[in-house]
Amino acid sequence: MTAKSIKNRDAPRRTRARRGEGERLREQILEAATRLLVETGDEDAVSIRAVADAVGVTPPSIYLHFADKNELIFAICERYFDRLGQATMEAGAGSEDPIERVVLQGRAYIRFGLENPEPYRVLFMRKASATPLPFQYEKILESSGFANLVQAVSDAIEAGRLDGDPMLVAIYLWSAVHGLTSLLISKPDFPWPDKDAVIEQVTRSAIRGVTVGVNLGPEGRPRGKGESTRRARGSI
Amino acid sequence: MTAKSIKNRDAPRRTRARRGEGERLREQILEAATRLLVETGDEDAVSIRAVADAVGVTPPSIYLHFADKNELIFAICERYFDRLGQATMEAGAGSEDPIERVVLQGRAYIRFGLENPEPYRVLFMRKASATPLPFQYEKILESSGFANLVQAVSDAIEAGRLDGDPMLVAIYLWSAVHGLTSLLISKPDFPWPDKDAVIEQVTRSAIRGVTVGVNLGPEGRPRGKGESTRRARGSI
DNA sequence: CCGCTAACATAGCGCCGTTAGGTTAGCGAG
DNA sequence: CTCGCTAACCTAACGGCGCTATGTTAGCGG
Repeated sequence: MTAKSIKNRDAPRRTRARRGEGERLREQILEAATRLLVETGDEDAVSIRAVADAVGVTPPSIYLHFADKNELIFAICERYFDRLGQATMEAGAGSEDPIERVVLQGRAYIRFGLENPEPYRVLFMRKASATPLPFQYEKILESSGFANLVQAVSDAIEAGRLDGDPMLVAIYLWSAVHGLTSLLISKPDFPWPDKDAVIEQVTRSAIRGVTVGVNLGPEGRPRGKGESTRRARGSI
Repeated sequence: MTAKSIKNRDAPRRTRARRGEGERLREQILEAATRLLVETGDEDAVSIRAVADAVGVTPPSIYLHFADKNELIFAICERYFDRLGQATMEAGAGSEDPIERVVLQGRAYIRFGLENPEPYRVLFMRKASATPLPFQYEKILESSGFANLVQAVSDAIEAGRLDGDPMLVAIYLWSAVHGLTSLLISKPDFPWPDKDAVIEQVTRSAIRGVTVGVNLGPEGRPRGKGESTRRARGSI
């Protein structure tokens, strides 16, 4: 009780919440942790101790609202996850053409990832053991983003514009845009060509890969409209 | 010197290296660390202390051969990086057709990633600040894998089979295969369709996206052989 | 006014990466 | 054959981490 009490820390002497207002701390924690994550751009900077300091509280108090650190991290990133879905959805609404819809969604997806690299990395580039199950499964399937992609793909297939199984095609397109996004995030010092050019290349070429009306060259196994890509071919 | 000396640890009482044989420890460290990484499948299990214990040495001795932990981790993964390049190169040699070459390379790439998920994750899915510059730049550009991909793409373009700028097309194809690889690694609990089917979909459709001889449907801006994809189109 | 409990804090455990500074052992010089 | 030099290690510890068991305080209901 004597000395050492001079906590010249960051936070402005937070006043204890009133009875029944315990949830206020949760919001303050999320706010401070989000700031830490985006300002440092480094997940590791979001330590329980740093967040507690920023909020003006002691580390154990964090655990009154989050089971562990990972839950806090994903509570932050869940908001970005939702915004990603929203952004792609809104972008897709920019056209009536089902194919152009997909392209618009893809471009918006990549751009969002590049604008929020660390949340994107947490959400989509982490090791599985550090990713809560919902963020591997339901959250994705039920997200407006993925659902909208599958919908747009299905529409395009039904309209005779795309070819293949909706789920397989959606995953393929997702792979392409996620691949570019994640590479741009983890290898910023790679000698990338003009970023917009790369984004255009990936989104346009990817959709072109499943667009109908393609006749391959003489040596390349020609594929008619009869033989679809619904079922995978053997092994080769 | 009295008690506490009973180190019932893992290693079998390593004998000190002779003069001039200090490099022996480096190999033993790499060996033990590699085992730890692949057996646990978790980079975090490769702690300096765990490696030291496994080798039968004290933690500071690690720093005689590696500047920091990251250098150790990437020394491990560099071998996998080389093997990835080798694997894709050998796979590509399985065909004379430049397009089929690319497909074979892509399939080998994905398979290698799935067989070595944690090394792949370290090499290609880490945050940039934790990835040494060579692994963002030179190592990739000069790797047999990437070089071979660019070569195969260039050959195919020159043969009139593919369309576009070699570097942009190579990056596009890399994005597709890396995208699927990384998603399969970080979201193993996602309800993926049959894995081989997804791999076929991605590799086949991706290459199809840049294959010549494509005529889009009526509404989709038709593109002749004159208008190439060399330069990126405006904004949309 | 008082006690109950929500809303915190104190203190500390075991882990981590890393470092400063000792110790030991083998080889070459004399 | 010894002796010193230095390569090849070790001891001890620092500061930071996630997390927990346990203590304290403050405000509202009775």
